[in-house]
Amino acid sequence: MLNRIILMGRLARDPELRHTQSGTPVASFRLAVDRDFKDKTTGEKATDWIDVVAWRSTAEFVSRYFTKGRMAVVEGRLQMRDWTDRDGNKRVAAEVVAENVYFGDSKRDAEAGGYAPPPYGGYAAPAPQAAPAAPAYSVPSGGDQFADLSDDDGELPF
Amino acid sequence: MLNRIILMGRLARDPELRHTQSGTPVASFRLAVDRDFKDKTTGEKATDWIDVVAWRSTAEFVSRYFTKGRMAVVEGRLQMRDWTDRDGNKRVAAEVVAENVYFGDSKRDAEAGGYAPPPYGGYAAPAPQAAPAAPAYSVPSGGDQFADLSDDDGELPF
Amino acid sequence: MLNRIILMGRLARDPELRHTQSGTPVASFRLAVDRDFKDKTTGEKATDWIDVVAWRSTAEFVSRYFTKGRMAVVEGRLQMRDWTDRDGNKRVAAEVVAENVYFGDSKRDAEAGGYAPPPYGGYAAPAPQAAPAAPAYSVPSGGDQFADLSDDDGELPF
Amino acid sequence: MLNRIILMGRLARDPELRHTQSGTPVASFRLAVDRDFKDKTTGEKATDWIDVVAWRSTAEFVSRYFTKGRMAVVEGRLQMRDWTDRDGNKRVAAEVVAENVYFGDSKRDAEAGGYAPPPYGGYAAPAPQAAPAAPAYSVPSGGDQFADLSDDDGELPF
DNA sequence: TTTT
DNA sequence: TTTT
Repeated sequence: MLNRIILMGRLARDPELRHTQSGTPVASFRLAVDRDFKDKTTGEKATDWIDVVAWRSTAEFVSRYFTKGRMAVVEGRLQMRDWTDRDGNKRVAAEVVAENVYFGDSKRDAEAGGYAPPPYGGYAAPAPQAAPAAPAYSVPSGGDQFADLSDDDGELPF
Repeated sequence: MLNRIILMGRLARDPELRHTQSGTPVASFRLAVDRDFKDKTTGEKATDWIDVVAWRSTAEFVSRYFTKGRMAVVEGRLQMRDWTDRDGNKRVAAEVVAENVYFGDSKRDAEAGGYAPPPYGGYAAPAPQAAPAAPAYSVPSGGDQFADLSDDDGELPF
Repeated sequence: MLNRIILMGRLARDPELRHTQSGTPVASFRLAVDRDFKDKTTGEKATDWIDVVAWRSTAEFVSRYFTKGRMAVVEGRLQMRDWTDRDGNKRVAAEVVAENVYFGDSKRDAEAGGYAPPPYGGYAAPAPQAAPAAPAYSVPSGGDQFADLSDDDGELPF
Repeated sequence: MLNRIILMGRLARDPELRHTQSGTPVASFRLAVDRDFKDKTTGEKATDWIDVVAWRSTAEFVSRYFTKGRMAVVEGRLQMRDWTDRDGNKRVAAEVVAENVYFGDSKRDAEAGGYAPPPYGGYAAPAPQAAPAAPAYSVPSGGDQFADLSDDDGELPF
């Protein structure tokens, strides 16, 4: 059934790139999506923090060219992922599975250690990739949600 | 920032219609949205259960013409709503705020006690409204998430 | 660059199924998409007549299960196609290239010679396919816009 | 009926701002939307040139802050507008009626005569507005498509 | 040229 | 007719 979502927002942290057991790349990041209207109570524009996951070449593209604070345009599907918290309770997390990701702003020229992003949609430049020392953000589960996945024999959820 | 989602799915239960303190109609329902692809592990099409909330005339339209099992096309925004569970833990729930809702199937003629839905988008017929005896589905919070809202003096979140 | 369109509308005529020189299926149809608001001048809801083209399995699905009058939900891209009219003038036509098509209504049980469409998204039933004797609708060009295409050696536009 | 389109593209020229007889602002511009995939024949990425029209505050926002070459994200509806060419032939033009427009890139700091655009979605700065001496681009009709419109007594098409 |  |  039709399930299409398109978001613009800034990355809350650098994307986190992982791989399934069989080597499929998976990138996760959180977008800060400001609402266009002001909350009537607070008078401020609220922000929705929305988790995004990308697979394969999209995962590599995102982890290579997007960093914390950059504006992204994400097109994908909204999925609900079941997980179990540390107390053993069943929980569900909303997650956008990105099919396409685009730059929503321009590279900052003055950026320290900056590198040139490729043309829109391009993958050409083997740009130096930031290597986050720690997980990019807290995932719902305490552990690695992808650690037990393999994708070469039909176990990948996507 | 851009935040647009369009879903098709069937209502898991009849919509639940409530009102804020100042009388603004609010309808809540859950959509069962089947994925178009089969899960590689189970070989079955998974379903995402997605909560939707509608306000004002859209709330009235939905509660008047949609019932459990009907297919709906929903256009709106994805928002994350903070709430506190019974253990006092902060939680967040994903929710589509519907701006437009359309029929995604046709009225069943043989439907017991059936009534004619209006033409697409119409509101004309004062159709008999199903009165759910119990909450349409369990909301994240144990209580009524709208009970403490008023909307005439700037307290409505939308 | 991002280019996403989602439409609901009724087929103005049966879809027209053709094939490229190398056998790739192409289906064309026109959707009648009513505007949700009334024209301030006429007091009536205007209709936009929007051309849609689908390729490969989507083309086969559409030509097999959709007929004149049925409601469809179409997801795709908006493209502009250049063509030359009978006077030799360069023209451009807007066309939605459908990536996914869904039923937007239910099969009519009382339909003469009716057959059961498959479940949403399904392709199971080898339903009898209407064989339009004549072109389903006038294409912008006087001739067959697909007649000179081959797709097995890199000449297909999609 | 559902009719939603979201595009990213660069303005082919500065927007053209006009007003209806009763003073409603109308902005027109054309977007260059590159396709994400290469044409199999030419090996190049084709570009779709898509006309956009915006009304009221969106028209003012666009004409104030967008100029030729800037990347825009446009959300709206696809409409077909009837017009008559100089030979008296009935024609139809596709046009996106923008409901929301967002920046898709960042202001260039080194831009000659540059000014600071407002924060995303903002309208704060009374930025100097480029005054195009000539029509921004040729509209389908030879004349002014909005010249004969008034909007205060029900004659506006939107 | 669709439909209710 | 846009842009990198």
